[in-house]
Amino acid sequence: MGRGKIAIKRIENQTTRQVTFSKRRAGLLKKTHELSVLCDAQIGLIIFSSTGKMCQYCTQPYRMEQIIERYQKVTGTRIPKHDNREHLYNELAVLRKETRLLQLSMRRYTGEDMSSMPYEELDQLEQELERSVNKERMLEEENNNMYRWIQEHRAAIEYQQQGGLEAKPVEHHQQVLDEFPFYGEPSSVLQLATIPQQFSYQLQLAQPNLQDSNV
Amino acid sequence: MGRGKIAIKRIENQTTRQVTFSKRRAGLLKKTHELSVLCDAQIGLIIFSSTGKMCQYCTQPYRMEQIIERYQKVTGTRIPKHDNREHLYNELAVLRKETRLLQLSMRRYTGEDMSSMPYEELDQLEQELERSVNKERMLEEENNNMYRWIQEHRAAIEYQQQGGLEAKPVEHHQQVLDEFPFYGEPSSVLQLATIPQQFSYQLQLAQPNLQDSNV
DNA sequence: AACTATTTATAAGA
DNA sequence: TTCTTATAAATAGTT
Repeated sequence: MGRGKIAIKRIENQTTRQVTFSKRRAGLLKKTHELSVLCDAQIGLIIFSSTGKMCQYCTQPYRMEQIIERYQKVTGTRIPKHDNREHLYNELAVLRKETRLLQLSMRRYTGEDMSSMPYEELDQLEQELERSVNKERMLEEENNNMYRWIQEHRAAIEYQQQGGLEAKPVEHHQQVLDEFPFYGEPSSVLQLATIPQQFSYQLQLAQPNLQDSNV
Repeated sequence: MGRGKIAIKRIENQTTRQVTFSKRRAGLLKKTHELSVLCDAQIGLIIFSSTGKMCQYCTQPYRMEQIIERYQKVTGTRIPKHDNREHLYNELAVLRKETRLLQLSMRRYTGEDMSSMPYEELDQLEQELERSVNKERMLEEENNNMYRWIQEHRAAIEYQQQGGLEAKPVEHHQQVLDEFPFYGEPSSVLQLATIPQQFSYQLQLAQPNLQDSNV
């Protein structure tokens, strides 16, 4: 629309590109707002120009964070950074393919077989990363278990504070301990991690001690 | 634009609203894509219709998560959930105080010293947790370093694909490698972790091999 | 920043 | 939904 028709591909002339960006960005924001209002839609729009400047639109009275959160709920994608390793893992897959292609094309030029190193390196990197991902997951699980345990432990304590101090504190503790998933398990995920043996060891020894002190 | 002009306010007739939504959504996605391509902008668009259906646009080859991450970096809004362990750590501090108080009040009732167990147990738990927090941080840092490394590595590969295959690929790789923080460092954070030695070892060995394959 | 010739988007109707 | 078309809107190239 305009004096002439243009193809949809990157505008090479920088001045033209920036002018067009300004005009079309304004148009896009307007259209976004109109769709949002006319059709009662919840919209979030984030634009980074090629020079790095950001602008955004967000349906009122929501905030961008709310829309992002909703997006993440729908798509099942967690908060991004949090799952950095998965992200990295995908990046690796892409890189791997690219490397493979590069190797093939280089072979055409040089006649040599370039496939030995980078590919295997990535292969191993990928494997290690996969283990890392798994360990991370397990650590998180362990974490959640601890969290639950603490919540329950805390509940028991608060119960005591409110109610019978002399009543039956032992049973309460025992109850908590019985529900603690690591009680009696000899090997913990955390044995895999840095802090060798200690952590899971602590968790195991913690139980008898707890009981003793309450008997 | 159309047979008549309409005011920008919610369309009351539901059928009309849905038809308009479909049409304008298509238009908006097209405009978004055009802006993205023409002006080399990185754009993320998320639309929830009033009926709850979602659609999105995201500049290729990025993924929405990347754009969200960039958005969060720029605006400084990061959803906190991210570090569960810090939270847990605070929980422990609170629990610790409560336990301390409980012990003191129990002593008043029973005359016994209850301070031995739960307090020490928590103390140790807390220590282990602290180490875990630190390890997590280090893992994340390592992760970020790897991420950077991959990004740069990738850039070097893409450069080769576009430009001189026979030109000077070695220098480019070398440049990337020199910037990789772990080059030449004998001990890596990951040596602490599960996957012993291997990972950081890979990263070190990767450099000479990579060069060889390009000579 | 304006201007305007054209292209595009779309409201209403089929 | 999909198509058609008259009309409103957006915008490319120009000043």
